[in-house]
Amino acid sequence: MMNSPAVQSPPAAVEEALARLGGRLRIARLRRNLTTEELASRIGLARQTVSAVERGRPGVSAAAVVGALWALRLLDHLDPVAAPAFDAEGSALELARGRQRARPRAALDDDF
Amino acid sequence: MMNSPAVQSPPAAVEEALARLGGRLRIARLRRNLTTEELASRIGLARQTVSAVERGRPGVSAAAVVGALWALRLLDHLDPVAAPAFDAEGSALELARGRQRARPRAALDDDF
DNA sequence: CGCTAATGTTGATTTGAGTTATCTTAAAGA
DNA sequence: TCTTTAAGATAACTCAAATCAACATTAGCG
Repeated sequence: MMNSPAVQSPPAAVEEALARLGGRLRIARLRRNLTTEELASRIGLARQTVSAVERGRPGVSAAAVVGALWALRLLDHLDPVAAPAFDAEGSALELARGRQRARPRAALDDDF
Repeated sequence: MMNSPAVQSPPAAVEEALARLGGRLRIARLRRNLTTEELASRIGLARQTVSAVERGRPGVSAAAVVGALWALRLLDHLDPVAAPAFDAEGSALELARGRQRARPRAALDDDF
């Protein structure tokens, strides 16, 4: 369980992003005229857990959030998230190209 | 803790979406030449938890996943997810407009 | 307004997410 | 090749996520 400060009290930006996402999920559910219980049973969760997702509680499982997207047929909205094509910063620092592990022994020359 | 079948073994589509997202996060991290430990410390999590996120384990907390996006400066990628403007299906069934609760006593007429 | 259903809230319980620590594996670079 | 070190794997432990059940609240609608 999230025995971790970063889960209990994440950076404000993370908390806000989760709250906004939850709000949008709520709107999507209401547009479909579904109750929290109906959505929950589609996902296989309890009513309260869907409510927690919509309120943006940081500790809810990723499966609960993604499951909600799936049940609302919005799963494809996740595809562009962290996609390399949209990662301008990553493209810019295309230094570590093709690496499967981050900079083995880099602390020698250019550090500090 | 995710004492729930939907978290332990979610629909295949959800599992796959999480695995793909994790893989993209891994790529984004490597492009920035960060180790799992460095990314973890930025978020305030343990190395193993970041690894779990990248492997798409369904039970990881939403805060861990969103925290990773935040630490990679990819948090804005989350904004379009479940956004009403991109919710074609929701727009189509714009029945429950402005509602704050789903169809109180709707099971009368149009159901089944 | 008043009924009803949807949602919020609380408490007890269970179980697994996250932690630290250690060991092993394997990739990157000289 | 050989060294270095990122990352995978495991174990023991802590604590909260998720559950169910019951109750309180509040929004929809007649």
